Amino acid sequence: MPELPEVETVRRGLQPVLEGARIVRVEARRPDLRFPFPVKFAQRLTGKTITALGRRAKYLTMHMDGGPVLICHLGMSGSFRIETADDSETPGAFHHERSKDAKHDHVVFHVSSQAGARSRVIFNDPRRFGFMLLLKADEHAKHKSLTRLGPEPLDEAFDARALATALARRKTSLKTALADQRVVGGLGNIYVVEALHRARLSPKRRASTLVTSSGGPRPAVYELVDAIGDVLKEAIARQRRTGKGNPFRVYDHEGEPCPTRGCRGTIRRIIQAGRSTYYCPVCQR
DNA sequence: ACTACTCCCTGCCAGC
DNA sequence: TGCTGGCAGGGAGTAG
Repeated sequence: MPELPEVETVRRGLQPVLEGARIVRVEARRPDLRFPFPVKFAQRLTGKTITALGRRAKYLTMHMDGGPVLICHLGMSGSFRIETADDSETPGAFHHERSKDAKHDHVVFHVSSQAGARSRVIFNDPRRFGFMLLLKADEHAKHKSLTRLGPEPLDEAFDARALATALARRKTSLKTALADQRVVGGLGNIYVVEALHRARLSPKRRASTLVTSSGGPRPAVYELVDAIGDVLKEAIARQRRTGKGNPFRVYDHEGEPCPTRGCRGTIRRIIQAGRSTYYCPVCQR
């Protein structure tokens, strides 16, 4: 369930191998993931040099010389792994991680660094909720998958005023609103749940109740902005330190004591918009 | 415009 | 032990 922190971790992991590298060959091993691969997908990428690896919300963006941009979404179960030629053992051979689900290796990027080192960057996705788009430079900024996204939660532009504007007049729950990528880009079920707990806000609360009648942020919006930033930054830092996922405070902790200091509540699980929400009915208001 | 619901797909796990 | 059914969730599509 890659959300913003996981996608950012993937980006940082791929960056040293991909930035500045040339794509020697691309294998798409099936006709589609969630959607059919773009027409002439492999052909259009072959020979290109990757100038930058970016991220927007939960999307990875791979920028090529000459303008094309490969947009990649990891869906629910997508991941990349890197296999590097290790000449100290068998010349030209590749080190293989033990991967019993090689049947879900759907795309292989064969790349060559500026120094000539060869690597394979392999996209694996058992559930195939992931997808790739290959856009021309002029299409990239206009494509609906990116233009509909709300602000980056770690950007300065994401402040109480911006969030209040996005939440104003929304009749849906706070939980559902925050998971909507048009409100803020990159939060998913887990980090919404964690941020709401940290901000002590009820996931069931109507989103518009955080906004004054004139459209300005109530104090809770400031706390929510801080909580979202803290949760995401801590997750990214922890993944960098430990290489692992995060121990969540409330997600998947139904029936356990609320971790808020001094709170004697118990974490409950409810379903909102078809997805599990975990929260403390005592301290989240 | 807004909201709510379904579907896609596979791996995993509880229950029988 | 093996089978079944339910659940997990991001985003697109659709109905109201």
